[in-house]
Amino acid sequence: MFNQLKGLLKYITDFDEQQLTEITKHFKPKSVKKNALLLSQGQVCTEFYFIEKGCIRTYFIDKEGNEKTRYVMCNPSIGTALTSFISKKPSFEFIEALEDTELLVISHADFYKLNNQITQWKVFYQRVLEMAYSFQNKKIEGLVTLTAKQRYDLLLKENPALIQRLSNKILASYLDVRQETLSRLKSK
Amino acid sequence: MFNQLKGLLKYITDFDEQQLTEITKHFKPKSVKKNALLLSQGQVCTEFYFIEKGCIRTYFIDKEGNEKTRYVMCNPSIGTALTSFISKKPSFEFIEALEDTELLVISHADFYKLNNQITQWKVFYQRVLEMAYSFQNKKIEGLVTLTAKQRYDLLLKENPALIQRLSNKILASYLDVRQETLSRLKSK
DNA sequence: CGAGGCCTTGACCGCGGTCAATGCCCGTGG
DNA sequence: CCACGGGCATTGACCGCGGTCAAGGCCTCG
Repeated sequence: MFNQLKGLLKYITDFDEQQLTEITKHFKPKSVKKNALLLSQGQVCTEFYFIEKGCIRTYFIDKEGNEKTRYVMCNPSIGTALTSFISKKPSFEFIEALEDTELLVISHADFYKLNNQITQWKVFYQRVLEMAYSFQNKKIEGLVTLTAKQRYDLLLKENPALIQRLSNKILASYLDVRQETLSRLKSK
Repeated sequence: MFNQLKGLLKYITDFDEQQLTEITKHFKPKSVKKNALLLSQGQVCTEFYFIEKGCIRTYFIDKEGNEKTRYVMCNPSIGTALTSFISKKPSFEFIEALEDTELLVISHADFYKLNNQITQWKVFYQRVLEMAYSFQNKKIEGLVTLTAKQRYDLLLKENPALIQRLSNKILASYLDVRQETLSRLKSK
């Protein structure tokens, strides 16, 4: 059951087998149906996810009522609504399943328990934060230097599978364009 | 000499006095004149800075030759070109002094030596990453939900001192607008 | 079947970028 | 000390990307 998770953890930080067993003990399975919310705006995010199968996203809704997708996680992957998870404050973001999804969940409490118990877990968490930071950084670079078309083309080059997998509505909000604009971009 | 730095470290993570002494041993003073570069594009960033006095920024230059300022650090503050510092890869960003500036510098090697020696330093580094992540996240939110005028007004509300301290050229690139546009925004 | 959501296409518009001219400030050297 | 030059700031005219609004078609699911 935990083989996929163990593989990913090992890939990120070199845990030994004993540590992996200790760590994965804290992960519980969870299933969600397509369109279900794992977290609503205003709730504190107390879970960190590993996606075994399926696909989830984090997004928020701006003042005009438009959805803005920050991040999409497809299997196998890890993540959560990081800002709320870190700060323990109510989340600005929603977490939503984009498909029927199988998760492994570790609670905030257990996550930080591991942070005290296992030195390597601290290093793991550092890596997670570093990756999250780098991703956000790249996103900003794209937003400030590229046109809508260029952002689409870049994603098409770097992650074509994602374009296939997501609906235009979600994809548009991920690229930060209107659905209508994305439709026009695709038809070129 | 290290009092300011110790105060900031303590504010971020609760080190005891002995740890602070051990930590600050690794920081060396450095002075740079206005407009001097601490890091060029293509170099690997091997220093992490505490700003005692003055002001520095990180920025990059896009394909059209426009400067894009990612982050501005005014005394007292800490930071570096984080992406390169983390990955040890050549930096996409420059680091530049915006004023005559007094720094305390810790090398990449010493930074990670502390990461192994002092457990609390790992926590400190986590905090630094968390703050950097949150900052980038807020920046993205601003870019995708606010107009140029709204971003300016927000900064005016949250950090008016920065607007006073920076030239319009730097401020414009920080807000991601042209200098001409910022000039028009200010005159309203 | 029908209803509601998603996708596409068209017409229009406004924010902010681009280009250009002018003025201002300040550091440098004669 | 003043003259000059270069960078920064301001203002105007223009334009294009991408948002907005609206209509019509399609697919899915009850």
